[in-house]
Amino acid sequence: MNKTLPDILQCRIPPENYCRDPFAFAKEELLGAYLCSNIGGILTAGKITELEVYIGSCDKACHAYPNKLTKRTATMFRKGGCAYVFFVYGMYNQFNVVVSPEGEANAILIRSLEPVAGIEEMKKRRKNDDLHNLTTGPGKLCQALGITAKDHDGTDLSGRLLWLAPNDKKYEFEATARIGIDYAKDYKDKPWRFYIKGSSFISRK
DNA sequence: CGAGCGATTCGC
DNA sequence: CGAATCGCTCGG
Repeated sequence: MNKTLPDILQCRIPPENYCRDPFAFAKEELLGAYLCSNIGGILTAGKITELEVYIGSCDKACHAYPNKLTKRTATMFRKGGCAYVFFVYGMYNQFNVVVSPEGEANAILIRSLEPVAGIEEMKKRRKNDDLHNLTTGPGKLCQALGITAKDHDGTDLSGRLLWLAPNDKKYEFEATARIGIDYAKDYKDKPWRFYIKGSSFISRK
């Protein structure tokens, strides 16, 4: 018998899987997985449709380049399986999944979700009723799920506040250059943005 | 200690 | 296309 969606959302990606190769993990396990939050006693969740990989050792677009340990980047150096959440432009938060073994600063930015649970709460938090405008952007999805750098940076993603539930299959995907990183010199055109082929829940064409 | 700026979003 | 808006980073 197949699992129902509420059952699926209570599962967790196995902690050891976060130490797999970041690209394999992103494409095979994180695309189509469910990002879930239970903040203020309300469950909200979305299927991950779009993400970007950032590599601290070599990638000039990564905050931790070149393996730079600062107050802000410290969580990226932790063992894979926790959240790296940062605050930008004075008003937006962005959620990343920390991957790789402790000491490597690699992270995967979640750029877009397809809402699957808590949609009414998302509409309230976003002050917007359009299903396609709730979670299609890294700042938007943090607002919809109630995620902030102040409260959730470093949070364990196997817990009950903020977590990841496994996907049910591998999805076909497209790869493109990442968005908003023109300053990243020879790394700005790396095709490290991945999104589910055919999904309408994408931040930008 | 303060200038400069950002993995964005929204409204004009 | 420019404003919003503030914590982080780095230079002096």
